[in-house]
Amino acid sequence: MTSQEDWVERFPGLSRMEPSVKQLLTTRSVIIDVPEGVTLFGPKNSPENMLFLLDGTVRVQQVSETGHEIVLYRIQAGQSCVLTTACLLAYEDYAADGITETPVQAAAVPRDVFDDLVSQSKSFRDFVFAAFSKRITDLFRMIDEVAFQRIDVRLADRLLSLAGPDDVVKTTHQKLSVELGTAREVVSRQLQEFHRRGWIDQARGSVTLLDVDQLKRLAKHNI
Amino acid sequence: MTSQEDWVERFPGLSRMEPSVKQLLTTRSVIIDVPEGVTLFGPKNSPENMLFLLDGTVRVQQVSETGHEIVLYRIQAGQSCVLTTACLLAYEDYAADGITETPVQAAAVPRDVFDDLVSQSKSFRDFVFAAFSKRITDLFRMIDEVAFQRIDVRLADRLLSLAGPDDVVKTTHQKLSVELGTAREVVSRQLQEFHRRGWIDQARGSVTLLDVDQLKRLAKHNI
DNA sequence: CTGGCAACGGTGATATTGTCACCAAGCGTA
DNA sequence: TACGCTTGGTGACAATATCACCGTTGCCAG
Repeated sequence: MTSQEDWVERFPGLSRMEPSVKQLLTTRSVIIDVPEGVTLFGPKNSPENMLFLLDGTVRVQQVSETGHEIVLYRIQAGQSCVLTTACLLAYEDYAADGITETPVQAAAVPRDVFDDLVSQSKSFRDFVFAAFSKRITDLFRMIDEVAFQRIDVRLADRLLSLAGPDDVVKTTHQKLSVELGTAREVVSRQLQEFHRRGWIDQARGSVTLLDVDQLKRLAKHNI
Repeated sequence: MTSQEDWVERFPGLSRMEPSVKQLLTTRSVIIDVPEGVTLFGPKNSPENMLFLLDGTVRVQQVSETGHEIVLYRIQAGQSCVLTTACLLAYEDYAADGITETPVQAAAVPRDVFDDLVSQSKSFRDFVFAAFSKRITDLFRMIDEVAFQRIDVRLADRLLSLAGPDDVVKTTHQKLSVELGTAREVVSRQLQEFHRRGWIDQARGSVTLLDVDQLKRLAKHNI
């Protein structure tokens, strides 16, 4: 796995930073391994560190007062939980949960080191603001989709992005409904329709994409 | 109106900053006045400056590929367009328009000054990250509302927040539908229902709130 | 002043999506 | 085997979106 010494070099956004930045990140960070299904941060437990994801994915989702759930976005390897840190620094409570979706390896950088880096390095500042910007742009797109996109289009899109290289999605209808912020019955009926058209096969806990092209054609709006 | 010299003192988040920060903000900023209905920023024209709103409000809204529109949030006096600057610095295109809703007075701070301030002052960093955090938290709440909240609840909530001190909302059904990201017909029918219950009065281009308490009771989820 | 036009709001029919209640099949475990 | 939990299926109904169309209002150019 990644050694303590070189993770910064292999982190896309950081590898071209000044040596002083890299050194600070390397010497003051701790590599942590977290198993799948752990809540890294949420309204109840704020993390003390900023995380740079080296491996695995973290799913960020929200639970509404009404009990409804919706997936907001995912943090992939090579990205950082900037929001986490920002929402730490700020007065607001973090309204969403971050849950490891796979075993996760991450570099944990303490708050004060993060603050030093923002202060000292323009390129680190740019990195942080770019990450913020991307998140916010994604949230804008998400609002647009939730408000205006048809559910079949959104489901096709999500199936494509969740599918592994074998075109299989290992998930339940319930979990798919949380992906889209809709009801399980709606997902079930849409999947039946996709099946009727010969686009997918279904089994308990998995969906197999048979006609990726047709699914892409339906979902063409985004991707 | 606000003079060039003292706007920083009267800006809630900045008045307790170090003297050096205040001085930089004061000497390197320009006070601008913008009439109502001007697009301050959008996908086509990125602003060159970070704005601190001294007076008036800016409405930030999005136009979907499908032609649908939705209001994302408002920037009020005492707040800053941090997003604007962040999205300037970043590679991503800004996906939303910022339109002055009233005549607006703002202090424009150039990008390099903003960067200097972030670099030099911890309290300014905290201010910036707090602003980011608040926006993102608001966007989370908005996603929750769009996805899960009933339209009558959202309409009641919006009427209350748009109403002037005389409990009158000067707007059209069309504009209200953009506030919520729904259709004009839906707004018309909900307003009819509110009228039937004696909660509001209607006239062409205006809604008068008659029973604020009942509206609040319906909208109680948020506010 | 007035005819035309655009903005505003109302209405019914229909499609889509969400909600509720309930059921049956699969699967693990006592 | 019996039990219980998870998963998925179904019908009825409610809420919301869409579409097509209409009448009214206010503006303004002729």
